[in-house]
Amino acid sequence: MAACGGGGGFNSNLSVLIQSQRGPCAASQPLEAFFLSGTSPTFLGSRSVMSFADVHQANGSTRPFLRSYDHEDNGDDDLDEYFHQPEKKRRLTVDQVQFLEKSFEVENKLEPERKTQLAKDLGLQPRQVAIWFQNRRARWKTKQLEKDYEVLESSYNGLKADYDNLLKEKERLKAEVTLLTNELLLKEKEKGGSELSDKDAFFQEPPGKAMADSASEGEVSTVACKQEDISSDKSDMFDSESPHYADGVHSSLLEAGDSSYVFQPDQSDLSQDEEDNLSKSLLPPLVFPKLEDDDYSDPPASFEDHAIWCWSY
DNA sequence: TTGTGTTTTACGACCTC
DNA sequence: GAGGTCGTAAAACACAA
Repeated sequence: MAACGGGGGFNSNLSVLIQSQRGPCAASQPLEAFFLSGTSPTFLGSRSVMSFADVHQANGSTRPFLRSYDHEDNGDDDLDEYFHQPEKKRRLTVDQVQFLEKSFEVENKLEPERKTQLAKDLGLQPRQVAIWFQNRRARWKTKQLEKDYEVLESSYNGLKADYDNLLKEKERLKAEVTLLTNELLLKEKEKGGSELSDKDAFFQEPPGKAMADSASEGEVSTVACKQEDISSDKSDMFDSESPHYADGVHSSLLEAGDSSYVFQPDQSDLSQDEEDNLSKSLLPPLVFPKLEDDDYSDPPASFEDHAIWCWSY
């Protein structure tokens, strides 16, 4: 084995590179062994390191270069057979690979001059160097994709947790709205329940439920909405002291992110004049975007499913 | 030893500059 | 046309049974 610190005939710039990263002795020793003729029993490199003719010219000491053809030295017959069989793939040596790795770390693309120099330094064909870099880039890309995947996955999990929390909050608010509207209805009933006309009977049902029901059927609810100045004589429900029922529902539903409603007058029991007067004083129809339950549909259960789901679009 | 899964080397097809 | 990626074949290798 060559002594530490020897030049050994491989590129001095590359020696410096290796030495700077691996330490002075460990760095140069194995690599220089490549290039010290007759002193590299561990060199098992590619077919391109030395031509078959070169090997043929050399004595038996060159045979360990060819790891994949290791066999007993049984004489000339075996030797002939050995040199006539088709070339097989041979792995690069550990040291060659390390050398290429260091070079790859510096720059993962390969300019022609660098390729030639590397091939010369390692005793490989330039094409082998090029192929090694191609494969190395492919491996690097795969690793990078795995890292990106992990980052996306953790990000997804965080968002999913936020989403679940928001969903719970939404349900809690919905329940609160229902509770409050029921209480409100009860109060209204106690106040003047007996005077409720048939057309107001609609409101006897908890509005949250009624609206949710109609919304769930994908319909647009139409609810009489009267301004307080005229509603007071039409219905006891909308006196100036009591909270605006429709607005109360409206705002609560909005806060709860519930379905949309179009507020239009229910004019079935009114005369034409009354209808005209009423229509002039009515609030314009309030149209809210309708949000189906599907709008809050659960995302795919897992990050993998989500990724596949996104991919499908 | 053998079967099997993984890694590495090498190549062809196709694309880009 | 050179050099890139992508997909793949096949050799080399690791390892459990």
